[in-house]
Amino acid sequence: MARKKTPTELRAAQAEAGSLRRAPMREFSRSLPMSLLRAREAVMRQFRPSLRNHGLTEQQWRILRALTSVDEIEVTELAHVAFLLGPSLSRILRDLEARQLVERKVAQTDLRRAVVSISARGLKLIEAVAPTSEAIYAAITRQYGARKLAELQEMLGALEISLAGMTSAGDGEVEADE
Amino acid sequence: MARKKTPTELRAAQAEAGSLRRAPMREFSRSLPMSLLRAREAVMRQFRPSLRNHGLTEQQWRILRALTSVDEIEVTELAHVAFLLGPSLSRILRDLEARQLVERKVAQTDLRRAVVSISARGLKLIEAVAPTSEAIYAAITRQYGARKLAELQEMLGALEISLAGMTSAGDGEVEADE
DNA sequence: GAAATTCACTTAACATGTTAATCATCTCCC
DNA sequence: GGGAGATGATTAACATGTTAAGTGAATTTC
Repeated sequence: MARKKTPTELRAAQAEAGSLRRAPMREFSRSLPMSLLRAREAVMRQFRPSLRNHGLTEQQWRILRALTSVDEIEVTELAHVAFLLGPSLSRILRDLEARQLVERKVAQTDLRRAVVSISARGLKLIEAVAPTSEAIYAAITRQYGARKLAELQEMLGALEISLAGMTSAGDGEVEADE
Repeated sequence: MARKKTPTELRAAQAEAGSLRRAPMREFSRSLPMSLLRAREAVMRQFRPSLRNHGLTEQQWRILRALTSVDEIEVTELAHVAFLLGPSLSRILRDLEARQLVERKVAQTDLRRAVVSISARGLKLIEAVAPTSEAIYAAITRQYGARKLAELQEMLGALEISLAGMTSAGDGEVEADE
């Protein structure tokens, strides 16, 4: 399982490259975004094979999964719950509808809105996947520790809330004229 | 700044949908994958505008950023460090090379391998973006708490390690014959 | 009450994620 | 030393992320 080679020698050369004279920034691989990315990938790696065996992608599963907890739901609201952007959701719904896993109709009160619901066929698929999914989740919980997992989730939620207000006054502020 | 509308009414309708008779599974939005996804998005939302102002995507930034800490590096190793899959890296490197932000040459010891390094121009770009990036990171740290942030990172790392060994005996096991 | 604006959703266009296939080397083994 | 298999990298093909533009319907505004 060779652990590659240590990039230590290389650092030396760079130290005197000259052009870089600043503080060395955070060790890249330990940045928060990378930590979150790797952690999530480690988790999803567990689920993907099972989903794949049922012909579902992660996002398709998210949508069907979200649909099982409501009778019907508007597209925008579904995007919010499944945490997908509108365009992604549009495409996936088109596909899921073609596969008859979901049903869609226009809201009679507002012709702009579309209302989506899971079909009987979709429910059957969910029921086929759920046991394995739950088993994997249970295994993860067992492996990592239920208490620790709960704590982690709480900290993640706190992080979300913490950042919700930051307006990110990013750099050049390209708002320009007008 | 309208904060959308509360999805409370919708819950009621769902409560008596009837068609779902199983255990209600984990409340979807509180699953670990969703928590990680939302948290990461909350973080990246802070950085994206600044990167965008410099004409960089998140992944392009990851690559350049990884290249600043080494003199040169092989493509596979870079994929590992920047946490990108080979095909993604191939495409991005093609683009970065065209923009003269990175340089590439074949390893003389093994003609299959390519060695990549950041160019002077790439370094200049990094130096232009880094201050804002660091400021944002500092703001996040201040907002969330340095102690708490460190703890979160440690828990994320532990999760990775925890899951590293799980072979995910997924469902149907489509390995078939041979 | 008609034009202007907002709103829900979709399309478009481009970048990346993901898996499979391809291509050129390289290694090993006989 | 030559062929089978392994390896590093790219290409292909399809799905999603992301921003911008488009379309039709509702709301606002005067």
